Amino acid sequence: MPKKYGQYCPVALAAEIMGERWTILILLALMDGVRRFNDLQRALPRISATLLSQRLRSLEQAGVLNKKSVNSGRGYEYTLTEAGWELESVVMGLGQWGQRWARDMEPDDLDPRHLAWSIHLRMNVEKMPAGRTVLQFEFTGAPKDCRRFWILNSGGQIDMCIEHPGFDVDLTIKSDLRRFVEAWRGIRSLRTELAAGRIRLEGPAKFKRSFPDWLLLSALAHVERERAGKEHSLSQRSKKE
Amino acid sequence: MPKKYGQYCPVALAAEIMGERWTILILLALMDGVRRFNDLQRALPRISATLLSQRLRSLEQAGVLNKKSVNSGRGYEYTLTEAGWELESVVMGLGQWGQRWARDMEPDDLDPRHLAWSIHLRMNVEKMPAGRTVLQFEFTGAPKDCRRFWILNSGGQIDMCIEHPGFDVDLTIKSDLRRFVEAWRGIRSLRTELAAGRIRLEGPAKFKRSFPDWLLLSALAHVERERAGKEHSLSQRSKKE
DNA sequence: CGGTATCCCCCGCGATACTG
DNA sequence: CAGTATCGCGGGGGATACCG
Repeated sequence: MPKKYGQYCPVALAAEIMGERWTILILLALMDGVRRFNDLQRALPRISATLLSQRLRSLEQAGVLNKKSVNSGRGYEYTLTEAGWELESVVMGLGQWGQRWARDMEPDDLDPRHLAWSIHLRMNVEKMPAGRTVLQFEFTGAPKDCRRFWILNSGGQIDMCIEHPGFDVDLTIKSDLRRFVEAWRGIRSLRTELAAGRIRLEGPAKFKRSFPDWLLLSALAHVERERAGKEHSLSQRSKKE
Repeated sequence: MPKKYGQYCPVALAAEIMGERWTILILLALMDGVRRFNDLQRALPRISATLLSQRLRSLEQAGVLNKKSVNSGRGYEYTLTEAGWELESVVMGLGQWGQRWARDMEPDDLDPRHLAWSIHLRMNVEKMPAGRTVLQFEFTGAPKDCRRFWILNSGGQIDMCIEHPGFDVDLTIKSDLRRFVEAWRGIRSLRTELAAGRIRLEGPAKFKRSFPDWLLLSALAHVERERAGKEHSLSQRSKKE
């Protein structure tokens, strides 16, 4: 049972839901089309199963999502209700604000598992070669146990792996993690970083050439950042290098 | 230090701030023009001084508000920064959602102290008599220690009191608390409740007549509620009475 | 009045083990 | 695999006292 504010105010009633830890991010994932418990955990690598379960239950109670058992297969599917979808503008508004004004990223914010999930949601399949393509991402400046991940396109179906998928790699992307995330977020230009060799590609020339078209970048990449931060000083340093 | 999500995602970074208990309501109060610590406590009767202080500090750190010492007088003034004002659409969006979809109010949500604060912020001074006018609100269905409060207009300056202000009362408003709050929120019609005598006025006829114009109602009263709730069954019962 | 430091309790949450 | 119960701890936050 969520804690209450003792106010009839609609903002307070809404804040009882949205103001609970993780809830906003769960809603964002559902808005991205994620429906299964396991996928929610992959979208939010640091949430525990217990807590995710609790939050889903209270969101169901609040009338924000529906939980339906899946007839073929185990478990449930979680989908937003009409009320849930009406929170989309709020969540997106928060995202825009975050892109413009949120604090600078710290090393701990750069969990590559979440990055992998985001990327795999926003691959531009139509620009990719038919058949199977395997991308390998390799980062410096990341925790040892998740320096690499793989994105697979198998005939239009995109998957992500934390473990090596076993197939041959078609294209490898190497970068400092922070730098790549800044490009992903639109704080730096991906093409500039590629041209300068600070994000490096290894593989056939035709893949290297079209790779920038495969990656759609963060949905908020086009929103201009207002808050001047560390990334500026970094980019000035890199100019001096 | 707020808990983090381990994600670079702008929504997550923004949610670190907005997802903390009370923060949204503090921002709402600031957007209503409240600037002083004490007034914030009156707007949010159930927050403790300790916690309010903490939250104000972390909002300052986040670049959402400025804290300036007041030259004449003690204490500080808290005002939103440009970044803070850009959260207005998010907070208002939440309010709209709350008005449309939030759960029904329970008795514990009806704290009259917060109601008094809201009302005093939205009195239509220009429609009120010149000079001093004293309104007394009396509720049934409220906790003993706050069944009454007073709203004063002193030459265009509106104040609220929890204790009897000492002046003669010009108009008394009597109602069941829940019913009045539902009228305030626009879930019921104030004029209908007045006409039916379920919200009663006591005082000179000219005041009774113009009272509905003095009260601006909640800023969200015009937003139509979608979620069918207890208030409907209540209103059906009242029709049968 | 306008806040800040301290103490201490409670519950939110992670880890673990469990079930269909 | 897709979740759910149980247990134990850590810290968030309320009460209180204190300071300017």
